[in-house]
Amino acid sequence: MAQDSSVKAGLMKDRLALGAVCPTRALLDRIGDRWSVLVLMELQPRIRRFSELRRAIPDISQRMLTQTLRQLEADGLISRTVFATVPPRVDYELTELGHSLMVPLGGLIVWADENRERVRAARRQPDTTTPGAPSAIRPMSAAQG
Amino acid sequence: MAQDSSVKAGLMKDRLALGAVCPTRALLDRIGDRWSVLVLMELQPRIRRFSELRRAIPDISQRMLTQTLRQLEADGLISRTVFATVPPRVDYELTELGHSLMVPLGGLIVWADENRERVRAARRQPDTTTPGAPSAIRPMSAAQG
DNA sequence: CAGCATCCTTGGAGATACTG
DNA sequence: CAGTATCTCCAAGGATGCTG
Repeated sequence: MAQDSSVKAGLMKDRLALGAVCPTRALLDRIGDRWSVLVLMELQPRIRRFSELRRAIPDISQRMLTQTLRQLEADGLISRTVFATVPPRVDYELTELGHSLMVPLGGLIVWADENRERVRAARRQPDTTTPGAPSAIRPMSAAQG
Repeated sequence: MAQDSSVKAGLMKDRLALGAVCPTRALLDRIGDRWSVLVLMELQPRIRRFSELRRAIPDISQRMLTQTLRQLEADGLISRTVFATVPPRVDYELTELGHSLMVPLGGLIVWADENRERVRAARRQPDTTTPGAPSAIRPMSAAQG
């Protein structure tokens, strides 16, 4: 990406909203964070309320769940419905946009599942191209500075 | 340091290798980190050497590039070829597994690009379901506690 | 029940210096 | 050129207590 040159470029954490300058980077920021995808997956089959999500994803803290939901809502991926009843109740559900995201996301999830064993296998192999291994060594004609 | 006597299971940071217990979580951890996908995208069209990658991704620090490459290599997504020439040279390229990942990943990137505007639009709307907004309010018959 | 405000810890990541 | 080692810093995120 090419945003630089102004403020202490590298220092600024560029957490971008989806749809910012680099949509890919922004999207990966979102789905890459610890919880967004898990929440989306919980909401894919059906609508859920806050406490249901907490129980469905026990590891998430209340703070993170709220934060994740707010972010997903701001990005238009989920909708939030408040019922002003005596015990408050809030429902969350995927928007049309959210559902559309689940399609390519599902592809990725399928890949992860299908190739799990291949990756495991890769990790077991010590290495094929050790630095110093003579297999790939070829002389260069000159340094190209 | 780390004199904890107990394990504190839930607190342990579960940065997993691809192919661990939850393949989806692990994959998202990988593609979610700041640089992996950018590196993969650089390597998709063609083989690249270390310094080429640095120039292609100016924002990345040398440390992070090395770390990212090592991780991707460990996961079997890229291969590393060392030439023991006088000015050292190392080539990186996608493995078959890496290329296969680019397929679903590409789907996600396409989605991000296609829906950029829709997400921007979502962010501009103040809110549709403000807490307190009477639109969605419905009485509940009873608390279901 | 759903959510906010605050404090505190952890480790991810940049900057810098050195090596083969 | 292609790394490794070390220091430091910041913000992501957990824990806790309070509110409507």
